[in-house]
Amino acid sequence: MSAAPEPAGDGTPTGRCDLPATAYAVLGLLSFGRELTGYDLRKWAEHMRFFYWSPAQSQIYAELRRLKSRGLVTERGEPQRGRPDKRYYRITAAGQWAFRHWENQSELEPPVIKHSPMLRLFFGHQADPDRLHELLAEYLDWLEQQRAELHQIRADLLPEFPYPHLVAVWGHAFYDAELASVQAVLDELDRMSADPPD
Amino acid sequence: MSAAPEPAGDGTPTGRCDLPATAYAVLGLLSFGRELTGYDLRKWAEHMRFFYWSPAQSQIYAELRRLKSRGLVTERGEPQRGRPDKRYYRITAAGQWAFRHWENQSELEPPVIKHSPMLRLFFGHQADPDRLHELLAEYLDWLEQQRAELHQIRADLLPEFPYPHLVAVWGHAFYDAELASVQAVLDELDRMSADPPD
DNA sequence: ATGGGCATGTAACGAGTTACATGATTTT
DNA sequence: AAAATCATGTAACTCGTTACATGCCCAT
Repeated sequence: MSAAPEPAGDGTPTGRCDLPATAYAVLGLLSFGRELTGYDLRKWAEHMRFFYWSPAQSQIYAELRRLKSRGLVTERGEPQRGRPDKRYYRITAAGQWAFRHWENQSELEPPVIKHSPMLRLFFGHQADPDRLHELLAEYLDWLEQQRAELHQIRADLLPEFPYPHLVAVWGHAFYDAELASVQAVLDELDRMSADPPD
Repeated sequence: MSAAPEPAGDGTPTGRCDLPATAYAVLGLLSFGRELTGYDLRKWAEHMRFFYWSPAQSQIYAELRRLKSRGLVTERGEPQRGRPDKRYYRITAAGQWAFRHWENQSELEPPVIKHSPMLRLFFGHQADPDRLHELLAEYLDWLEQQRAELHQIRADLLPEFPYPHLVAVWGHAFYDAELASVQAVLDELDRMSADPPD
């Protein structure tokens, strides 16, 4: 059974449980208890792109509207100084419940990776060796830059947010390992083009 | 203007260069020179899910139809023994050109990761500690299983396909590193629940 | 004869992106 | 006064999935 957890028979929000991961990411960010705007959430999501892709701006606003329509968040339109545009969102009790349900009851979803550099290497037989080398060297630079950024974020996170900090440590290890792997591939590529004359 | 780069006025294939990565993955598989069916491609794609997500079956057939419409592959409908269904695809010269162009001329695209276990850990403050532990332990099992499968694939690949073999080695290192990281997180989680009484 | 693997296809939908549009506020 | 940043939104579109439907071939 898929065990549809539909408790309501009355007019309560009910909040169906099958939302995309993006919705839960937004809800989870709100589950720290703070009132946030779509703009704030976008910046947070930016910090999460190290381990989870950062959705488009329009997507975040769309998710907020959906969460609101399901009663999982409330919206407060702050008309400060004749400015009715800024919207603050806060998680509701139903939202907390829904999020904890996702966090604790849902099954393991393995990570999904779209590793373009690996894809390009996979088809290396069609590549110009110099270009392939250059591409991987660029990827090396990119990795180093990401690692530096993550290092900064990690330092900011420690006391207040232990779990995000743990993820940052994990991510850091991930970049270290990837850096070593790319270096090894680069070396092996050199060996291949030297030893058997292609 | 959206700058539609459509140079042709005659009947030439034209083959615009902006296809999704999935299309290039299919084209790349055909670039080894063999004539393959959609079914064959699906099985190959399955082997690539370690570093690039495996598209749905219907998507592969859709991409083949598109590649054909652009003249990048040819279709041969084999009506063997009164069976007109099986369709073989072969890459064309235009297809080879398009693929090499993508392989050599396109810019670096950094990997995109949707790491659900990390996302769950990120929001660990909402999790039941036992469940979180269990989830990561499950992930550990999954990783070990993947690594074993990849090990098998890697062994099959060596002499004939050096670049795919390189990718398999890289993937293997990836799983090793991830395994160590998860183990470290698990240990740290234990330390956290012991030291400060939550 | 039944079940499993081979082989393709369609329809409906959802997720997500790009590009565009708007306007206020703050900084230079 | 101009530029950057804050802040939201819409429309059109593509990508990709799920679920379904069909039918052949082969082994038990």
